[in-house]
Order: sequence, then C-alpha cells, then structure tokens
Amino acid sequence: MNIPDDPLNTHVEAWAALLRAQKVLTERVQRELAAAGLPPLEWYDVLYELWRAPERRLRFYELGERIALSRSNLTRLVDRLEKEGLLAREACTGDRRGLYAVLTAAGEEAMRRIWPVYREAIARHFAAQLTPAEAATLAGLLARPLGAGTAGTADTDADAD
Amino acid sequence: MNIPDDPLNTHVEAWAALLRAQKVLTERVQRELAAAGLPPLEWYDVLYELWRAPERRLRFYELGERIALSRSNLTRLVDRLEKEGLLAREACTGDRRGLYAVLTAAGEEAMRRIWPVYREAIARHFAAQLTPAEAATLAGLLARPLGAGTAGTADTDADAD
DNA sequence: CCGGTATCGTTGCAATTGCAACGACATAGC
DNA sequence: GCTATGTCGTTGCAATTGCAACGATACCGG
Repeated sequence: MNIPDDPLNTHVEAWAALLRAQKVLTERVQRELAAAGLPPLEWYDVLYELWRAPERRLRFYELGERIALSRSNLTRLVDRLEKEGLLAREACTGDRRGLYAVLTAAGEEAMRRIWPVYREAIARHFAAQLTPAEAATLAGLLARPLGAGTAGTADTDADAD
Repeated sequence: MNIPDDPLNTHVEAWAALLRAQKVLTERVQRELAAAGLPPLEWYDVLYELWRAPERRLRFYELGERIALSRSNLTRLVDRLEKEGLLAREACTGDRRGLYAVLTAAGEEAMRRIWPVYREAIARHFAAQLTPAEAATLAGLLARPLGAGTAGTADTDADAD
C-alpha cells in the first residue's frame, strides 16, 4: 500500500490499518449477531438514531446522513425494517414531499434485544484491546478527517494548515 | 450507539467512530477514483498484494486473507481482474487443487496508474488532518484488536489484562 | 491401498448495493 | 399565477455480496 520513500507512508499505513480494522472487525461482530439470530448491524444504527431523535422520528434524508447511507439504499433499508414492523413511514405535515421514519414500540424492543449482544461483541473484539484513554484517542483521531469535507490540495507533505 | 452510564461507552464511541470514518472516507476516496475513470479501490489492493509478493504471485487463499475477502468473493473479483488482463490464474505444481494468482505486466501498469490518484485522495481526505505522529498512533491502535482473534470474555469492564 | 474427512476454488441463488432516471412537490423569478 | 429549477423519496437495472452446496484433490488412520 505504499511506495519506496514517500513522506506520506506513515499516513498511508494508517489508512490501510483503518480499512483493514473496520473490515475484519465488523465481520467478526456481524458474525456474532447473525449467530444470535439477530439482524445486521446497520439495523441497529437505524433504530438507535431514531430512538435518540426527538419524537423518535427523523426525516429520511437526515437519517440517511446520520448513518451515512445513500438515499436509494435508505429507502430499501427502511422497507425492510418497516416490513418487520420496527419502524413506520409517516407523512410530513410541513413538506408533502417528505416522510418521517418513526420508531415503533416493536422497534424499540428490538433495539433493546440487540444491544446486549452487540455490546458484548464490541467489548470482546475491539474494546478488550484498548484502554479507555486509548479508545478516546482513537475516536478523536478518527473523527478529525470527517470534519473537513475536503481539505485544500494536500499535496506531498500532508499537514495542511 | 450507547446507553446511559456504561463503563464501555468510551470504547463504544471509538467503535462508532471507526465505522463512520471508514464508511465516509472510503466513499469519498472511491468517488475520486471513479471520477478519474479508475477501477474500485479493492482492485488496487489485489494488485498491490500480488506485486509485493515473491514472484508477483499468491495462492488464492492467501490473497483472500491479505485483503480480507471471502473465498467465493475472491473467485469473482479475480474473474474480473483476469478478464481485464491484470492478472492470470496459474496452476500450482505442488497442490493440484490450488491456483496462483499472478500479476501481469498490464496489472503492474494499472497499479502504477492508479496509485497517484489514490495517494492524492488519501492525502486530501485523510492524511491532511493528521500529523505523521498521529497517523502512527492511529495505525498502532487500529492494529491492536486485529491481533487477538478473540480475546477472552471481555465482560463489562473492558480492559482485560 | 481404501475409506473418511478436510481444504481449495467454484457456482447457484437470493439479498444488497450503486447509479441514473423519475414523479411529486417546493421555491424563486417573472 | 406560471414556468424553471431544485429537493425528496422511489424505482429499474446491472453489479456485487453472502451463504450454502459442490467437484476435485490432499491427507490421515487402518
């Protein structure tokens, strides 16, 4: 993932580590959820985002942003959750184009059922290897690149501003 | 992604940050590759892994492990790269069940063509927000959980050993 | 040498994803 | 009020993924 001597190599390694860690770890965690007969990870994300939103509801496009999912994919993800009765589509009074996704009681129930397993999986596969301080550092560093949609031209020496 | 007061919350936030960062950033980077008319990110991974392997070749199952891809998906990914002439399947003398994936000249050429764009995307979307020291820290922390396939039962307080 | 079992890569099938096009409605300018 | 343009969510279609089953060896015990 990197070439002879490039001042960016350290960063490239971090990038590779990020891709790999996410891929391997989510796979391990997903496998546990599946083994427990629970739905995929992203279902939990949706339920959780709705749960913590005011009124337990969110406009589609907002939900899409929060879980970083394209509109079209969100439509279908919501289809699935709705079919299971975990959330409902509800018209939006102010804007007749829009819809709310609303968490149902069953949805909240499902969320509570999933969390213990999910939490345990995170603990085992991820948290067990990090101290709380390290976890905080990690979270901070990972959040950094997300803020700046796109930095200026970063060129070879990677620290802009 | 976390519940009232749980000693694991810091870790859970780091976990959430990991998922989100990977999702958002790869999307941004992928978009750049696509805009430049280049193939998806994983193609580069495959080419790179072959390139750095002895003899520019790797057994299928090994390649699968290195890029963290299931066997069946690898078969098809290789199909695609092979169809483009970027690599070739080659019989394995020692084990007649097995195959080698071998990097072709065209494959190496493609790799070199992709890298500058990929590198620049990493620099802009990821590296620009981190100092080299931070990148190194990040890489170290991310690699940690990968080592231990699965720690023991990590329970509520997440710092085993 | 022979069956029993595990490994390697492939394949069928169903589910998910990404992308572009679409209909419904909102908003701005005339 | 009316057209031009943008936003919201949906849909069709092709590509990718995940999972389980399969044929072809390898390897182990007798």
